[in-house]
Amino acid sequence: MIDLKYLEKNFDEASAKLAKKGVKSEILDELKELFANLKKAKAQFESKRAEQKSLSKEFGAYKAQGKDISELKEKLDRLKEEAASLQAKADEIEQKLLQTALAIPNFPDDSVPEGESEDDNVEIKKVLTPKEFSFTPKEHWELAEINGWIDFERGVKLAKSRFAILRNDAAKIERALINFFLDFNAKNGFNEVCVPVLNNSKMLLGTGQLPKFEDDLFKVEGEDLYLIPTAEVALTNMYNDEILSADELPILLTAYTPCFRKEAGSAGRDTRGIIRQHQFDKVEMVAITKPEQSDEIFEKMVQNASDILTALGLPHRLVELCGGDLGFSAARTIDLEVWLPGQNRYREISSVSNTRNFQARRAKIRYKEGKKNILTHTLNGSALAVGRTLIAIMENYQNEDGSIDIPEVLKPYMESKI
RNA sequence: GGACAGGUGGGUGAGUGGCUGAAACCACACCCCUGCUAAGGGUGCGUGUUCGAAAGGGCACCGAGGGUUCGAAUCCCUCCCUGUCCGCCA
Repeated sequence: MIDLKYLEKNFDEASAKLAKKGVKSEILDELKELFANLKKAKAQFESKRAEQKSLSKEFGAYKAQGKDISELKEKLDRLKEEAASLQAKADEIEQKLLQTALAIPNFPDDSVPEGESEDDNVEIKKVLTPKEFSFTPKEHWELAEINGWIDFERGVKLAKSRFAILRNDAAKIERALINFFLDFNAKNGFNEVCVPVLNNSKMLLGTGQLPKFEDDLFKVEGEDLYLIPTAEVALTNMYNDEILSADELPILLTAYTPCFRKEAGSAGRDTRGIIRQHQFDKVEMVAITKPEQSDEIFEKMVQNASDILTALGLPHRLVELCGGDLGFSAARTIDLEVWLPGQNRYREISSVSNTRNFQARRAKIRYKEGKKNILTHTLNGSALAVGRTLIAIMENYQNEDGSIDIPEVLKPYMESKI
């Protein structure tokens, strides 16, 4: 959630920032007014309640002394009613405020480039040069067919469309990649954890998936549980409603989980192959930091993800997302896009974001600095999306006959094959 | 899923209707005393929000949500969670 006090005091500045993300200023006007109204309504209720409480104390004293209380009771009954109606009014405003405020995205950093869509994203740099093929490289689904690596039909049979089964070496590579990523992240200081993939609504609210993006989530019927769309939800919310001590920060975590997304609104996009599935594997990094640490950790996370791709020999580029393409919770995001020779283009394989204190404010993640409690910063990034890495390996390591080589660094993870 | 017992501040734990936002102890922080490896004394020490320059007030919160009452951590209802036993199960 954005800082409402900041919005109140620096309205024009705040509204200019959010304009970058395409937020209309009318909604902010409304929010600001609700905030002011809430303060007023709360003050009214609180003074009425204070009156009620102090009289109530007298009531006890009167009774103890055997004095007549009928007049006092009448007065108190009236006060009680008045306070209740003032409270109801304040609650109503608060409800509306929360509903509005929780749907406002995070402020983008000032350094974020202007732009409306991914076409306006800014390439930062390229790493490794795509290799020249002496033949026309195939797309991953063609290679999957030749090698018997992906069983689309039976995946659909088991679940529905956009579910698939990996077979043979593809299944082994998937598993090898997960282990390779986790080890790589651990070497760089990220603590491996294993988390529930069902999380409750409070957690989804904490990281910003709820209430606005409920349609993108799979919900368990009859339970307050959702399949997580990313391990970011579980990792970040491990510290939901906690006050950490300054010396335990930064906290660096990594986890492998399957991720589940309805992909609502993505009908017709990437329907071939396994680029866009309802279930996919991902190894995630999350950092909980002091505000002054988050820029440095951000760079570290980007570097880490890039280094993994380099180690796999996969050409990629770093792209700074423009305001319009930035996610809901992110103040800043760098995407890593891997080169897919079959598609002859770069495709997103990792996304590293700094949410500043946006998620921390929702999830109440603070740390103690002296006597004060300060909101932490939270960051997240993929290292990496496993299925897409498999695709990248297939397309980059393909031979003319459709066979696929195994990257050197993965071989130790595939001993059973060698 | 069933039965019973519980859920109080960082921890242990007291508190069955007003004097309790909460004793005591531990932990922690600062200070004093003393001097030698251990101890004594003092002070402070939940969260959020609001008013205030500050000092200091107000309000809310004792698992969550309702209810009873002039007044609830304390009584009632529902739910959630934990423990133990039973059932089921990788």
